Amino acid sequence: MQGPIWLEGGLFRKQGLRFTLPRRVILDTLCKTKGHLSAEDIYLRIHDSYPQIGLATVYRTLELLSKMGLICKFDFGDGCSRYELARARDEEHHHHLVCIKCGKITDYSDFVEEETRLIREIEKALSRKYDFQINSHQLHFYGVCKDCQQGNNSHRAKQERR
Amino acid sequence: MQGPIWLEGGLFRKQGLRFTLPRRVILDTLCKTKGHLSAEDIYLRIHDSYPQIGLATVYRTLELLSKMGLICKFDFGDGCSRYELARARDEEHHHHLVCIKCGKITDYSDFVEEETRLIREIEKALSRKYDFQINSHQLHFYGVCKDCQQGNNSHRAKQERR
DNA sequence: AATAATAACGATAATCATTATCAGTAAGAG
DNA sequence: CTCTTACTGATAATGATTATCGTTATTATT
Ligand SMILES: [Mn+2]
Ligand SMILES: [Mn+2]
Ligand SMILES: [Zn+2]
Ligand SMILES: [Zn+2]
Repeated sequence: MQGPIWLEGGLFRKQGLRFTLPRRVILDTLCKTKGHLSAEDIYLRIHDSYPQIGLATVYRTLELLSKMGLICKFDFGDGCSRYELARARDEEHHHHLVCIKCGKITDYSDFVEEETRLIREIEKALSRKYDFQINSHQLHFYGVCKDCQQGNNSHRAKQERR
Repeated sequence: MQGPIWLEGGLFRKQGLRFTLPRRVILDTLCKTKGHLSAEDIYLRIHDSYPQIGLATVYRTLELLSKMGLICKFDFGDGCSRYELARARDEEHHHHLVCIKCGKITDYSDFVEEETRLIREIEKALSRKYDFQINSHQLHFYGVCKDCQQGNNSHRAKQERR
């Protein structure tokens, strides 16, 4: 657990950007959670220790970090974008199971070795055939989670607030 | 090119639903295009031949058709949901290339045989391990399309209106 | 150090896709 | 024909995201 790449802010300064407190705090927040947080989730979490932060800043910062490749943006179909820390290429890469009843998101890394091999091939071939320079991919499975298969968990939910 | 499953509306009546003109027309519209249309796209296309249709009806109908499994809903990150006709299981199944510069969506079906085999395996294993009953999946590759790699096509666009 | 240039912030208003409401209409059952 | 209920279209409301703007903080320049 050594300091992540951005810790000294070099990545920012390199582009004439500043590594400000809001940016640091938002990165830290995403660093500390395994969940998939919305802008408002993040805003609320930060609010305790940094009440003066503005929601607009959270949105702006998430957009920036996303474009810098430090975080990933997802849409799981619950009406807002959700974010997680980007892992280094192929280190801890994972995909998602999305419950269409309760909205729960499950990360999985199983089979990623095999997936990765296939996806690499596909990427290479698609790049060639469609002249498309591929940066990233997302694989989502949609279905019904364990709890929702039984009667439980009927609340279509503001889940994902761990 | 024989009539699709819903043509007689049996699928609807079976559930106490009615196969009304708006529903028919919206299905036809999606049937006629290979693109990925937004609610408003559909609304505008229909407007010529059926000016009295309401935008709310379009949204309502898309939601319904989506839940019935007749159409698929996607979010490619351009601020609105997009829809396409659902194909029968494994017939013409395809995945997507998304250009992060201009928003162009490219369907591809290459490698789907191999993908399908792997995805089947993964589905089976995930179902077992996470007790997740999988219904569908989406695989999106994000990158830069041919046109955007060169200087062209600088307009980050209301693309996809073919 | 003082000044100038500019990046970033927070508050707030504006935008815009999607949903909810509601009164009216049309289809089907008996 | 009459009742019941599904469905529609117009319109208002919602809610996530974005734009605006005046202020503050950081860096570069004199
Ligand atoms: Mn994840
Ligand atoms: Mn498609
Ligand atoms: Zn669930
Ligand atoms: Zn492009």
